[in-house]
Amino acid sequence: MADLIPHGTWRAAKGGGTLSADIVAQIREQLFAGQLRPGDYLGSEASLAQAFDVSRMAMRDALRALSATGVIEIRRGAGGGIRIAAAEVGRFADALAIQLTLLDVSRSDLIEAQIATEAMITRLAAEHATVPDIESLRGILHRATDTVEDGGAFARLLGEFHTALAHIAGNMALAVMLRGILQLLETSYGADTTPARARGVLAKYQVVVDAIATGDADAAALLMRTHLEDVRLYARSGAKESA
Amino acid sequence: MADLIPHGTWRAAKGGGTLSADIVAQIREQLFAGQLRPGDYLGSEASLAQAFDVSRMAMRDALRALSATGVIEIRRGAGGGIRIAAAEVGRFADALAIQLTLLDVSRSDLIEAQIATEAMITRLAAEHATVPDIESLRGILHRATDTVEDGGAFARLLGEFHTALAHIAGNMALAVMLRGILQLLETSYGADTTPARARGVLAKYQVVVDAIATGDADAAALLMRTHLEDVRLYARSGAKESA
DNA sequence: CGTCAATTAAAGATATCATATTTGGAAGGC
DNA sequence: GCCTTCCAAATATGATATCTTTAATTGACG
Repeated sequence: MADLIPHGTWRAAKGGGTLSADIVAQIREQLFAGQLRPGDYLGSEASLAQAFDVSRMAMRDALRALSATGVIEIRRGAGGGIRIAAAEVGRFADALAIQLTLLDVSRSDLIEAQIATEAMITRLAAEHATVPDIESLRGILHRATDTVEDGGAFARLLGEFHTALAHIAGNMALAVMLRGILQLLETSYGADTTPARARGVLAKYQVVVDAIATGDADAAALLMRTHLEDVRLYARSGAKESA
Repeated sequence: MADLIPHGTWRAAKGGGTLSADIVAQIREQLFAGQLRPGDYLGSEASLAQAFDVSRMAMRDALRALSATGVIEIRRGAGGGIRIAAAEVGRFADALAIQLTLLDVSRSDLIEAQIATEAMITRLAAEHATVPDIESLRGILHRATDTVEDGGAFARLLGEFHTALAHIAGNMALAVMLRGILQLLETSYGADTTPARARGVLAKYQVVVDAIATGDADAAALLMRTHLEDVRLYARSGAKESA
């Protein structure tokens, strides 16, 4: 029950800028200092308002901002209140999508970013993969061969392949970045994939997995990069560019 | 003055989930649909509350969430109100920092992510660099040689070098991702850099710039990657690992 | 052209009601 | 005696309304 005892002693919010901004800064500071961990209970809206010596409204403003950025989770009802959130890749993907939309980044630039992260993921996967890992990857590709006619199912299995690769690589930062990029790209992928092209993609991934199996990181990364560069050129020529 | 006319016709918020969530969804939807662009004026807090047929508090909740995620900017006073925000790399860096902190990602993983993005940036820079670009990079490195004694100034110029490189590469997605990663790493970099080590780093970057000048993208990317891998090993052995 | 006051609009406080969720106990059957 | 089901009370956020305070811009006047 230790996690039901409210953490932290908070400074009464001073209105240098806005009260809510000060509160947000204090809580984020403790998060980055490692003094707050996912699941930690902070108290109720009302009790926190009292702790920061502000009205419930100012506290709400701060809590909305923290909730929107994924720092806290709010549950209502008895036993509810405010807790430090668990990391959620979906939320990060949202943030990435918003900023890249405001920046008006092109699809081609996104694919280049995908190449960068995925080539490194492939390199790391080749360095770390165990025999069961290889079998898992081959299993996914095998199942994918049965779905080359069904664009949606094929895209789903390909996504599973990329996720499995990121998991084997064991680098959360890269996995999370790739997930965000793929989410932004997924609207364009898969729509115009012919069965013939799907088979070609699978053949390339088979070769990549072979390189991973032999532990040849340089070769695996190079194969993945050149394959995705083909995809990029195909997307650039075939599909209508947005913006 | 066209941008002073409030955009959009909004549906009265329906409380499927929460009112504010519905409002956030509506505005984000229009943003992704390209119907809202940075700088667009949406109205005042009060006028928007009326347009969505909710109380001012519900509207505030939504505006706090949108502001925290960087979708809108709020200015107070005459001529103030709510506008679609300009993209801000700092905000994205924040989002990245929060999620990676909650995930408890190690420094070593972050450097691997840096390697991935920076190797690609170097590759693209080699493909796109003009003669003035090369001169600019050499100028930064030249100025940096005078600051090897001053850890802070040296780190600042090195950051400028990375930023210039990202700019030359011309890929916003990669530039923004790198910025987020470097922001998380910057607390650890520079603290334990000796003048001798600083000179060694500069020598490596000189070689990288030479490769970029000859347009040899493969060589430039490889040099950058191997250099950063050295940095990663140095950080792993030298500094105390966090968590 | 600078200064100052009026205006605008957000920030903040307070009180009240509505609604969702959990908790816990009571009733009833096995 | 124990387990399950159901209902009611307690808890905590969601939402509304109204008011005061503070910050910033605008525009007029000197």
